[in-house]
Amino acid sequence: MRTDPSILHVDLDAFFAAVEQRDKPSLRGKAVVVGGIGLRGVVSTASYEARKYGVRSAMSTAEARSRCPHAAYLGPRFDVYREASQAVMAQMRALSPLVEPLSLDEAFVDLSASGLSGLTVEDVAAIANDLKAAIKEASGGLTASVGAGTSKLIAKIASDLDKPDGVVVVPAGTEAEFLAPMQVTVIPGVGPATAQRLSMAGVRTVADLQQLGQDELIRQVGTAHGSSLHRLAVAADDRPVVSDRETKSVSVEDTFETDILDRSLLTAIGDRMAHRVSERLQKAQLSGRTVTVKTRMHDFTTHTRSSTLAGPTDDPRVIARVARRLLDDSDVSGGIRLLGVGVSSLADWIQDDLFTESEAEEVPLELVDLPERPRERLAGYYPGQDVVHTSYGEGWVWGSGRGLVTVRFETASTPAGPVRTFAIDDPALSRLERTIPAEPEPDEPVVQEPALSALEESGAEAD
DNA sequence: TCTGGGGTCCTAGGACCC
DNA sequence: TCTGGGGTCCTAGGACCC
Repeated sequence: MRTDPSILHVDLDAFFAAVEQRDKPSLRGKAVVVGGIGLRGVVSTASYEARKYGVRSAMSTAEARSRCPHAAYLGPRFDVYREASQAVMAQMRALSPLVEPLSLDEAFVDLSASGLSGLTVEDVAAIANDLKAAIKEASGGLTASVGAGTSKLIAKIASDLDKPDGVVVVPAGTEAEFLAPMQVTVIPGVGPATAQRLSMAGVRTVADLQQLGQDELIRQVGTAHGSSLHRLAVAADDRPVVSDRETKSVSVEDTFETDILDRSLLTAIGDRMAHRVSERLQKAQLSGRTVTVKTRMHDFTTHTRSSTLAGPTDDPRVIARVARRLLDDSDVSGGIRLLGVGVSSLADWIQDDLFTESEAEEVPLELVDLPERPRERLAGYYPGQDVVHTSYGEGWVWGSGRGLVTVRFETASTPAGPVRTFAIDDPALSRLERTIPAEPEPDEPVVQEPALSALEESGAEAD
């Protein structure tokens, strides 16, 4: 074990919402909720102003709206978050070469890898404060909370204790007593199911867990989980900070606004998902052997079907063909609320597979991305047809007998101001593009404009 | 007004092999 | 009359994380 608190856990405060407030001054100091804004959306991040009303991550957006109707509800802008994240991670890498990102808004930093040793609590607190200042400067004002300790576990828990914009350093040697009074759920990996089982064994705090024998713990929660939990409870955590972890799987999934029963439509959507997975594999120079199709039924039960090929592939036609077969084997009666396609058993090489090459058929696809009022817009272009789904700026039209049509919007800056390119991929029309003036960027998007009513209208239109 | 999307890791059973 | 026994691969599901 280390003798100084040289592992930092850095956690950006309300990250997605904070980026939106940074970019739109009118949202500063206001309730902002970022997440899915459709009928089945959930909250990704709520600003601290929105949290006062009980809005939380993973809550359905519908519930968030009822708790906090006046908040600004925004769809996520991942490209912008990625950019901000990179600027923040660069500041950490300037401090130490050993940085382990956990997500866009979180990372561990191992100070011992930069040659520092014998750090006191005061040393580490000063380093953490300097890092916070550097992050704020580099990111245009974002704040972070930092925890520090002799292990990942302690650093991670500490970063949560003084949010937002705080620093907590746990002195070496005090770890077990630091953890003892806390609820078991502070330990990462202890979710609702484990907490429930532990509770039935009379375990609620980490102190309770420290008392429980390892054998009993393993009986309750299984071998791997039990033994790792036993170690974490007594703060015996020697997991190293690891800077580059290999990707294990790549997947795409989508929850539909209304359940889909039509098998041929699901097949078309699955084909498109296979193509998106393939694009992402190719971009990352990866390929994989196992194709998985995921379906979620109307009652939320979830099923997976997978099939493993002889060799790895990144070919969209191969992935689509296997996915089709797996989907054909899936029960779709009663309706599907979610469909997903994924590839795992990844390799960084590709087998030339003549067999699959020759057998794969070209899959016709058409898709489109949309602006703020996608459904109305699409319905205008395709009167009388069924706009089946819109999400994250993409919309699908179905029922024309020409396959799945997709529409995509892109905003470009020109000297005359922003314009949007509206591109429809429609097999019957070949490709169709229009340029339209951009709608003004709504600076006060939500407060005046009850997005809920717009959604309800568009929902009615679709049905 | 239930319940996203992208992941990771683990378990358990059956097939198959030596 | 019982019924090897370990190892690997594959599939399906579940818990959990941000």
